[in-house]
Amino acid sequence: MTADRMPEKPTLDGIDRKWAGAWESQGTYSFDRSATRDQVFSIDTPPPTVSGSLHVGHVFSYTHTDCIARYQRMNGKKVFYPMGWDDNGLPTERRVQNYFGVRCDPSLPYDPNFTPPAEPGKDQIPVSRRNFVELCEQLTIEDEKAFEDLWRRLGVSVDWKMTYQTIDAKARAISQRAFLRNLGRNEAYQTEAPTLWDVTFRTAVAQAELEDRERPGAYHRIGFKKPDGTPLYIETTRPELIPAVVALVANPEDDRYQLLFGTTVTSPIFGVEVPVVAHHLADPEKGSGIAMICTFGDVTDVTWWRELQLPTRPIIGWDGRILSEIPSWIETENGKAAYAALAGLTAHSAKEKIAELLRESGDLVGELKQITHPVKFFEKGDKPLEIVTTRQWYIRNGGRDQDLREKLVDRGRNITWHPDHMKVRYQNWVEGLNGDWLISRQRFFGVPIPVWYALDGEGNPIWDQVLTPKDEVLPIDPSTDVPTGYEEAQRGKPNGFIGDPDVMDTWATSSLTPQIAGGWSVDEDLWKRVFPFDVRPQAHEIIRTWLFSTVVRAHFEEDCLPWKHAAISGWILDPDRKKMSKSKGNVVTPLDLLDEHGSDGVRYWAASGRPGTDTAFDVGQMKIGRRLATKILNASKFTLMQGSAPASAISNPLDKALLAALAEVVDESTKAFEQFNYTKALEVAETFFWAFCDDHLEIVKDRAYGLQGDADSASAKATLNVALVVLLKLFAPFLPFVTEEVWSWFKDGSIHTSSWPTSSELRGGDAGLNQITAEVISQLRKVKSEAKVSMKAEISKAVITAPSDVISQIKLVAADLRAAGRVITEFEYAEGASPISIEIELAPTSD
RNA sequence: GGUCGAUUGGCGCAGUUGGUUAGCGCGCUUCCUUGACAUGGAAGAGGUCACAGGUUCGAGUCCUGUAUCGACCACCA
Repeated sequence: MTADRMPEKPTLDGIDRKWAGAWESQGTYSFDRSATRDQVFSIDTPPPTVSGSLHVGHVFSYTHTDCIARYQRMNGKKVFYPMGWDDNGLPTERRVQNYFGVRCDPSLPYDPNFTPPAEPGKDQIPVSRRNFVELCEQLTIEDEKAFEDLWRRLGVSVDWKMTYQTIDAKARAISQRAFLRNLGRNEAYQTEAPTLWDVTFRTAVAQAELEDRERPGAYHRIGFKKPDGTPLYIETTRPELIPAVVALVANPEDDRYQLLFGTTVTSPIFGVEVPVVAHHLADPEKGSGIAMICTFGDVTDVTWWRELQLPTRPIIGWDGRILSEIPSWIETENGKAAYAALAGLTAHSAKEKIAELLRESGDLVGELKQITHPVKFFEKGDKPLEIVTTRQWYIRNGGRDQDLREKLVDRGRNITWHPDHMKVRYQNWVEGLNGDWLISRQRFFGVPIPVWYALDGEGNPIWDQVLTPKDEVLPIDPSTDVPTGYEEAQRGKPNGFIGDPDVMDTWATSSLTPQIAGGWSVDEDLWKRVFPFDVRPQAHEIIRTWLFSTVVRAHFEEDCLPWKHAAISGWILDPDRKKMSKSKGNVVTPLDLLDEHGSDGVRYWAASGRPGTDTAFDVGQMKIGRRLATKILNASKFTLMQGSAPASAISNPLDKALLAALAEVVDESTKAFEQFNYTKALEVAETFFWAFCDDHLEIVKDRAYGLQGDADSASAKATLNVALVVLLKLFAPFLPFVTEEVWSWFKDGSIHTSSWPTSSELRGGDAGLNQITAEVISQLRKVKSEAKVSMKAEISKAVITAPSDVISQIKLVAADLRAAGRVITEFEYAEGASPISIEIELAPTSD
């Protein structure tokens, strides 16, 4: 072992870029696709949303995965570690609109010569869907470059030849193919039904995309008229929906309303007669115990409407405003006039207006009771969701089918979760589903739903006459492509066809990341080498979306789990223990961090966050990581400066003891990695390493210098060499840059493709001796520290008291201990009880 | 409302199947201008493990309850 490439003055400066470049040019992380499935470790990498900004959270969780990947690679696996970009979906649309100053109008024809203005203008330019998608692709490429640069700099060991975009042609084809196969097996279907609707984006949203937000509201106490003319009071937070009322409902057990069930009452102002009905979901404790059912105010209304078979009286349009046409069920002149006053208003304004009208008519009584209550929002939206009736596509997910639900819950049980308790989130979610997965979105930048509908003689769609494309023409866009047997001229014409205008939910495509990355249906050779994947790393807040939907798709298509393990990472919290978020302005730019602390330093911090545990953003940890990297550099330099000796020269008991202790560390680290516990793996290596530097390096210095003879010197050198190689390998998954730097001083090839250490070659010594040695040296130091003298002060006499077996062990390493402690006489021994105690006389100083 | 997790020295965290004086890092105190490293090294102070019960020869480590924090799910007239 020679280290002639070792620099005079080792430094961390510049090693990040140096090695990132070298790994790329040498293809260090290339996937070997000749490997068979059992030789492969495959990772279903989360494709980050590229329209978002780079975030320390990304650095955090991707480092975790990378540590696992690097361990597996060194442990002999061919690591399949692709990278994808999630550029499909609403966030990209919004960015493109603002960036280029355009908006998508699907009714426009494609303009191949369109170029966006240099500066976005005041008014957005309408463009065709295809033009819009092209702009999305153009912009996301820039974003993806920035992400890739960050990952390379961070040392994420993906194979950059294998990247995909969730909007690229391959992903679109796979997404459409999977959908069509779901359709063919009746796992996908369309239906017209009340749907949660975002009025800003004018699209349906799925249950998985909902979130509750606390909003102020007010109970309005409003009188309906009983047949005898006396009022029946209900309380509602949505008086603007009174024109949409179809019934009043109370609990069948509620004594107050027994006599009213089966009778009718009349709505105030609008004079519409509605029945009073009973249903167990009505809560006697809420409001006045009797509620109005409207079509539709909330999801409970939908349940009542469905189960009680009530009529449909929608008054809210897709834009969230009160429909302008006066509904047929409002027959009185007063009612029509009142409705006209509301028509066209937003729900918010209509609420104020109708409150005025009701106050004037005397039907609104008492003070408004202000409350805050949770309201459903689209997670990306900023207005409350409405419920409107629309035709949508669904994929079955157990929300309406107990049998399927149980099968999917069972799938979740068979995933090995890290940490284990995350499986409960999956179960909670699947067991709480109340409908199938709504996958159609009334948006543009996404994978089009690949179907057309035949039109009847009057040009109306025949919904159950779905026209599907042949597999080999995928991907298609039904707004520009033509179904077999038709011509473009027949689009929209009687007896012609019409394309489905919608796109699929972004999760309908990202639920197929194993298929997209693994080459399902396009590269079957690759597919059989990587699927099912070994691990899905991801964040816990998307268990209900990404993780669950991926399980659903694999269940249908492959009848198995998409992966064996789910490694769930936590969140980054700012120092106040609040979740870090962009809106709070506390986000730190990852590249700045890497510049300041080095990639290894930042990775060290990330690796200290345990799987599934939220972790504070802490530059202190990064500094410690950088200090560790510096220490590795210096300790390695020192070790290599001692020169080399063959491993056969290892004969000294202390040397063998050190390696025996190291063997235990190797075993612990390996075991931890096998359990995805990278934090523990780092911790055991780090603890040993500092002890190695502080004790062993100090203790064997004299011996390595040859002061105790050639044989002992060679033993010391050989031991240091072996230990160094093992330690560098143990750190390599965490600190890939500094370990590679040191490796390059004395080894050929990359440490990252070298083999993971095994403990068997290190065994043979007595690890306990290492411990005893450390205790004795610590005692010698303590005396000097308490005497406030230098560590090189000489000791003229030392009497060691310990049990006899310990004494005999100490005798084995006495020469090293005396040299390290500068004890100028032989030790004296006295038999005694544990622990070891030492009495010392310091040699007089000659000052 | 249901569920899951957390509660250990000033701060951030470990504590594996219950077993001698509860560990680590940061910070703090004192000391060492040692020839790999001052982006260093040595020694030291500081917790009885949220609270109340229980099981046990023995509990931070198992059980029950309470409190606080967080998350997920649900409710949302």
